[in-house]
Amino acid sequence: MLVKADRRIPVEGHLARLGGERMSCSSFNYRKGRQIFGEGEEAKYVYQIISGAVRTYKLLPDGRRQINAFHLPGDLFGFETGDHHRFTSEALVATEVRVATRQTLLELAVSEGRVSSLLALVTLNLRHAENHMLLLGRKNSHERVAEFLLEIDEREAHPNVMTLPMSRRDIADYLGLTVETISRSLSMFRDEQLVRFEDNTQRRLVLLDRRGLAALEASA
Amino acid sequence: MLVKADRRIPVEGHLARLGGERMSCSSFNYRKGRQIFGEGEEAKYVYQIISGAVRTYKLLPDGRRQINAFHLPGDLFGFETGDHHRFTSEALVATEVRVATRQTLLELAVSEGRVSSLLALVTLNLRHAENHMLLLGRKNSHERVAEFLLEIDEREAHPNVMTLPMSRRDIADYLGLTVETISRSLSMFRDEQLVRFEDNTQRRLVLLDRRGLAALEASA
DNA sequence: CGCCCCTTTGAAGCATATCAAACCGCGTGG
DNA sequence: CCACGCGGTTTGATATGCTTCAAAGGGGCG
Repeated sequence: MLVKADRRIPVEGHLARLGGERMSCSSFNYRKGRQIFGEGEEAKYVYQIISGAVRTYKLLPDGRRQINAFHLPGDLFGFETGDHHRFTSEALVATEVRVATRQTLLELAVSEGRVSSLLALVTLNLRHAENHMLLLGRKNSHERVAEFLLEIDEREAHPNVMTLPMSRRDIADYLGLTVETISRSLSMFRDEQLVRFEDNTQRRLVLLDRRGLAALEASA
Repeated sequence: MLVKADRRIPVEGHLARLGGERMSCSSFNYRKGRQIFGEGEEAKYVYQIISGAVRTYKLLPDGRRQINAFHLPGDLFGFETGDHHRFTSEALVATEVRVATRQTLLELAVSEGRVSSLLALVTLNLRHAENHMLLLGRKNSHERVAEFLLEIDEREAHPNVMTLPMSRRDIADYLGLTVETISRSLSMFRDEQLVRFEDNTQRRLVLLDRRGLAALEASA
């Protein structure tokens, strides 16, 4: 699953709830492809997506990339318990974020006994990571792609037409596969009438058979 | 990296430190192979290893297994923020654990303002999971095995002779590979003089060239 | 001491990666 | 508004790393 914020809570309230109402937040805009923070940088700020989408990833020295998570509106990201970011973060599309300082968030959380909110946040991330390890370690390509589609579908609250903010390369680096393999899986799903691409787009698609996809997914 | 407890803190003090000195702990013994708790079961207890070793894993319906972590003496495991275990846990060898109820731990942590200790614990697990996703998604078999050996080496504080409490199958299910591939990697390392097997054992070995292994590892 | 299971090694197969090229949607600029 | 060009995507052909299948070896536990 994607790391997801509780959808019943309005976007505006989430950071405020964590930090207490006194936390000052400013908003900021990033263009498509722009870096929000880098791996190893000091973790000064915490972010919440107002609109747009974000990827966070790790790189190996030779350029291999593992995308850890995609973040969508409402999601909090960039929070570190330690002092440094352990991922790089970039905007997938034009993205507006709300920003608060990590220090303020931490101090307020501690002083107001709201550390359990942080615990809940980290736990949510951990759960996602645990599921993703199973996917990366033991699932085949069709299972991975099916799971990915259902994950996005759930994140977007089962829309009629699903819009993917990320490229095939991003999906590949999230699922531990290559662009070509992603494309082949999606083509197979299309041929099997599991999905349909909207008009002639490559990033807007309809899940025709969620049950069929779930059967392919091989979940636990 | 393995999820690891701070080695400077004696085994006896760790759970007590988290829960406060008033937390009652009893100890329990598990024979090799015995299940400690199962995925989906209610998470009543929290465990700390006194001696021995433990694996935690998820299973797919068809039996594919992903081992999430190995736990060694001093490690805390089985703590859940939610009500249910998300893994199955089994003793790798004869293992003695200290047990405390999760409820007590949670209540004490909250009432005494020690939630941040739980946060630190979950964060440690998250960090390990993040690194492991990179390994599972983007590293080849030699890199995975080299990283695994160095991880155990560090956990055991760089001993002259490293003792593996887990089988090749366990290693394979931890690294997302097969038994045969693990064996071939280890044989290659032996032929390349990177490691040496102690006497004629398969689970006691010496790291002859940690630098060489680190070079193979392709870390970030 | 002996059996069983773990491990190693070899041979063959397969899923996914790699290499290659055509297609096409989209943004740009004329 | 349309032509153009580019990057992203698809599709095909080939390569390869890891798995699967198979069998022998060997260590440790009962």
